[in-house]
Amino acid sequence: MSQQRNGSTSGSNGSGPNGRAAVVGVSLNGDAGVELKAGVSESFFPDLPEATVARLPEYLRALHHLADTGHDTVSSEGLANAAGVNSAKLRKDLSHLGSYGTRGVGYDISPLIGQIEYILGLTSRRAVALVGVGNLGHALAGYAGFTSRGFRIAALFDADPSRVGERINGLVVKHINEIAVIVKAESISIAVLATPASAAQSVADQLINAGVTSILNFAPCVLSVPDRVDVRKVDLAIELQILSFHEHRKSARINGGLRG
Amino acid sequence: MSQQRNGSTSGSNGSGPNGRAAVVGVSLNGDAGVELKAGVSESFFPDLPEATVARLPEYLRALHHLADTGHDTVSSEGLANAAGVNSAKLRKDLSHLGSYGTRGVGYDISPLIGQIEYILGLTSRRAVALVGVGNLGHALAGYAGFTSRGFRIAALFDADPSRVGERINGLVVKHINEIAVIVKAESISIAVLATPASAAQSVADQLINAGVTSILNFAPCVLSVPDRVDVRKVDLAIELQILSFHEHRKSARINGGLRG
DNA sequence: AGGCGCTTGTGAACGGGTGCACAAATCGCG
DNA sequence: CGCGATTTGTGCACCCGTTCACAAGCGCCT
Repeated sequence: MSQQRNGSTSGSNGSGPNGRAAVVGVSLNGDAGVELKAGVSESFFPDLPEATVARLPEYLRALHHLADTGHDTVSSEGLANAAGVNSAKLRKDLSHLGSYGTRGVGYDISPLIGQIEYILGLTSRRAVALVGVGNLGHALAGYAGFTSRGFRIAALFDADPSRVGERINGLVVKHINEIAVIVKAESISIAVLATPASAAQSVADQLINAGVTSILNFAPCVLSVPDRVDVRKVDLAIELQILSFHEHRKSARINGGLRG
Repeated sequence: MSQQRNGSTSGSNGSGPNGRAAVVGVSLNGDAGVELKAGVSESFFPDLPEATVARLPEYLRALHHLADTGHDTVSSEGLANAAGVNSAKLRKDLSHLGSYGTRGVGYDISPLIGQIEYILGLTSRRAVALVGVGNLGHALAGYAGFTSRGFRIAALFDADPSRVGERINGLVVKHINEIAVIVKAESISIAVLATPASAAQSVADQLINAGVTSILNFAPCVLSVPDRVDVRKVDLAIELQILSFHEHRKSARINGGLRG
């Protein structure tokens, strides 16, 4: 309990370095979930294993790609290949969403996209605040992937007065002491933290105070947050260091002539 | 086998979305490792669990921070807090490196830093190539964390002729058709991919051809690579979508009045 | 020198996730 | 209408990782 999850750099498999504090998937508490199904497919909320949740976005991306290239259905094998997992795992993951496949045929792409987007809460475009418009933050503010995949950057903040007022992608950078007002006014629940590590904890506290309950943290530090707040961490240097380990291991096996 | 690892956004505990292809930690093959210990501490290569490897960089960061703030030793409890894990896990992780702690006292920070840096292959600054100097790539090229934590950006590439020749942080952007020559000349084994998804596979192939054996992939797609090549993936939209799921779940529990 | 408190290192139980292998179901064709 | 090919859905066994709980070791104080 009380671990932070690493972010998309991998996490090598779910496996990723952990930070401290916010629990993300740990306390999913034990609902059966399935019997909550109400209508056809649009209003139940199953209890998904955290590992499955982490793979759904990849399935979604692969499905969109298939749909764009003119496909109507896919087999588990085909979708698994496109998403980089094995087919048994994919079938088990999808089975948790309810049944969207037809034996002997495969999965209907379009309703499956709808179901995954519903589960992920992407039916309406979510507002996101971005704090820290430095080197990295500036790039994130202009990243098209955010807007094309279900999100809308609704506010930009920075602590540096010389940056406040700058216009990026049609948005004006505000000072961080306006976080409380703006976040509340726009009902923002997700924030991206791209500040220096030294400022991250303080900014996180302000965001949480203002009502933010999910944080994507790019600062190389551990955030301390209440249990109800989810934190995912992306640390580029950590990803490289993990790769470095494997490089080191490879060369050790060659130079040292170790068995392997 | 043949999964890609997600990167630092975290992987929920190891758990993170998987891509396809490169095995990173799977085929560590079964060396005992320990009996290889030769000198005092500088020349053996233990077989570490992949989950442990993914946490070592976080320990390293925390240790540097402690050292900078004047500490000489830490208890497992103290270091665990600083790294955001629990102390039992930390002790087990460190026990795999050999014994650097003293019962009743704690761990000596300085030698422990040395040992972790050695294991991670950070004793000499590793050269990294960065491909794709667009929005995100440009920011990565200027990211101080790379240089301050064991890496050196040795080359920049882009496919866009109008970008070739541009100077970023003292480095001139080269055209991607120079990848083979430059990567070989500088013996670069790690590359960061910040191209559009449509170009990623082709660029990856060129990099691998030129001798690169580790790739940090920021493009939202699955790379297909030989087994000997390690791939870690960072997808910012996926991280947000995972957070979105938890937001959706939280609000479903409130609005729907579900037990939980 | 001896004992006490503190902290590491680890054996063992536990839990989640993965992958195999097969039964169940659907389609198409003769 | 029935059969065979195909593909989903899942029970089961295995494995990795986590966590607990405690024994072993170290330093300090008397």
